[in-house]
Amino acid sequence: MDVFEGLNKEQAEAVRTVNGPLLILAGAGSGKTRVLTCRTAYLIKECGVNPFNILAITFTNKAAAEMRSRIDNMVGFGSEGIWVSTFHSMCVRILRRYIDRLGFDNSFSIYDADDQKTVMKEVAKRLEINTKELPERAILASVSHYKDELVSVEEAEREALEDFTLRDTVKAYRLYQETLKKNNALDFDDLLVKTVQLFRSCPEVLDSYRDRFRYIMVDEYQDTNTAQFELVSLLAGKHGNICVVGDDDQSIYKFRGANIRNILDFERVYENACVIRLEQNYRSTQNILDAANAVISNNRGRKEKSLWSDRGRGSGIRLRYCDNAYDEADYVVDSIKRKRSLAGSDFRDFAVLFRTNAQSRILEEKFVMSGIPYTVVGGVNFYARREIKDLLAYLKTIDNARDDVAVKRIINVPRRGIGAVTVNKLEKYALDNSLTFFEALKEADKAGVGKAALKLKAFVELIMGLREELVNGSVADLLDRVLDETGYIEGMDAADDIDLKTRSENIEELINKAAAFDEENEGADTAEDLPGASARSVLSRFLEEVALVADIDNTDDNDNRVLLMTLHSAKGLEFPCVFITGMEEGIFPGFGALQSEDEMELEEERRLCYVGITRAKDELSLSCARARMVRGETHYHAASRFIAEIPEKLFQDGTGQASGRARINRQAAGALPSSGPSLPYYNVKPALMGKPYGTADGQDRQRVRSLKLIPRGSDLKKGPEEIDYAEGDRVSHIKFGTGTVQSIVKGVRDYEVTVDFDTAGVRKMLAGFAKLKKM
DNA sequence: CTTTCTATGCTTTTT
DNA sequence: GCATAGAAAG
Repeated sequence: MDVFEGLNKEQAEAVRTVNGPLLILAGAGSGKTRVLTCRTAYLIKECGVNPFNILAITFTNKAAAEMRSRIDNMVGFGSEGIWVSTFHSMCVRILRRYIDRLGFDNSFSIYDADDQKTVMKEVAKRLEINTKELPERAILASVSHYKDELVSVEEAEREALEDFTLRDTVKAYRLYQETLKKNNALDFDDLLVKTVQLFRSCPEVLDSYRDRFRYIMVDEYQDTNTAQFELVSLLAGKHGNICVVGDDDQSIYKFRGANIRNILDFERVYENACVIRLEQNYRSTQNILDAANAVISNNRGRKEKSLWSDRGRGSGIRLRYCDNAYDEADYVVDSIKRKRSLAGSDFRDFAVLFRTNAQSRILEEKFVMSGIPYTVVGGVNFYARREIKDLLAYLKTIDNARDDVAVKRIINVPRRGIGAVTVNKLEKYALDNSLTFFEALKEADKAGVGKAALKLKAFVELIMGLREELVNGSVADLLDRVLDETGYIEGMDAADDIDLKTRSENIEELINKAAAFDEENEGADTAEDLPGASARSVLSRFLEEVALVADIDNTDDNDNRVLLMTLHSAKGLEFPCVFITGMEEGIFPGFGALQSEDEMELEEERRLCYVGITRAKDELSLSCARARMVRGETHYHAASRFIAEIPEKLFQDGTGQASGRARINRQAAGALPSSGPSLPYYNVKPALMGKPYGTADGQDRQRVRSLKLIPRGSDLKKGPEEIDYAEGDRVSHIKFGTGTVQSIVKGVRDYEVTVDFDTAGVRKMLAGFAKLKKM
């Protein structure tokens, strides 16, 4: 197969340019993944490069998986030698092998935002920092920025000599790092920092990776931070074959430390760099592209480019002005319904985008009412849910009891009568004797905790007993044992039945994921590609995999559902029909960006808008609401300036109505008779609109409040679980297979069912949780 | 030690 | 408006 087949001139050139630094400025939808895939194939097939020598770095696991499968299809045999991974998982892989050289144990655990906060809280307490003046999250933000910029504790301390206000922050930075080290843990930022540190301090390690990764490709380069830039530079430092792909107009992660200069200055840093622009868009209609171009052209300091398409004009952009967020949600739901019945679209053809996660709730409620299947991407990551984190903390403790955060999390979950007083005593004992928290537990009788010693002993024995279970090697089995022996399900203090059910479903989902992992890893060799690697337990690898998944990674393209997500999450995706909601000053662009002195913030919002618009293939719909609840208060916003930046002629006016912009004004004035002078809705400063006129639809709010928690991503089954089997019936279980029901006992919250499985033996489980099927 | 009540603050955006 | 954290009561 010809690797150049179907490529345009610029794409082909990008594929052919394999030596030296290359910057591909790839506009949205310009086929960059295709170029990267073909380029990889070209390297292997035409240039005789060993797949082993190629590294491709992407932003999300989902993007990595997609690139992997496309490369596999194109290259076939041998493609598995290519490293395709995210920055973070690449770093983990390297650190698992070599981090002992920095004084960490290779079995380090990875802390998420939640764990970070726990640690920082402790740090603040020990340093007696007033968290009213300096909240933990502010310290954590500073720490994260230091790390993004590769500023070490020592350097930060030097800086703090000049700036008195930084003193507490820097003191906390130091103690935070020391605590992490003691816990043998790294946070997300550390993964990058420590890898850079490793490369800088161990030239022979760096050298081995330089020789391995002779050809490097980095996707979404505009979103790299300084640490990532340094990492890539180090790796490419010898062979210099570095190809970066990105679009400065799609740089939307500045808040997270992304340094747009990395892409803007690429040509200056790599003097002999070749630059190729991909401007032909294969995704959207010209109308959509014109809108995107018009909006983004208001930004300064960008690399000039202009997308074009040969797909034709397409239909006009739709614009809807709504009274409030409920009307807006109705509009979205109705549009989807109508479009589906008229054009026979699938649910998966639609995406609804918004600026902040908080906006998803109302949309979700309307989707539930209408029965349209949907998935909310983002929000609370699956692995960040309380019950999941609890169980993972058990697994971590079983795997590596050095992680104090995990141990403390579960020591009294479910309730064992071990309270704060006891924990404090143990903490002090551990600190005084330089022990880990778990080691202190083992010596509880010496720590002067009185009667609690017995309970602690039982807890230690529980963990030790579960650790025995490890040898059997199945994570799913281990999880079952944990649930069984701790009585976790019975001990859950859920607010209500729906909550309980949601959590049970999440737990089941975790077991399913574990079972899938077990299956994939059956008999897998733990030794990796270099000799001398210590074999790591299945459990460790499971925990590692789970630590680095984003919510977007879990979305299944085969599901026929409408996707609801933030504009950020939508990056890299495309849909035939896209709704961008909440197009209001103060929402999008957000309040912070409007207030900020820094004009760059508004430009970032604009780029975000550009990203949103360019997700649409055929149809784009923008909507805004006159009144919206923000944090329990009704706010009145003007329509977003981004709407005004789109030329009127691109809006739909097929029905003989006034064109888009005029329509806004008309509706704004007409919607509320009492609204006084019919101000044009643009350029109305929020301050002028502070006084509410008319109530913002109290009825609607009441109606939805009763709906409450909706299990995300789960089918919209309703009603309580009913048991359709009786004692003596044959049933099947998703994991244990078939068996015979021995007894059914009504428990506190649910039926407790005992089943004698044909292969898995006798098991006791809760009916609502086990989901047994009658045969 | 646990439960219940009250106050606070949160909203950008995520690997 | 909601979730969380901390205080107070049991």
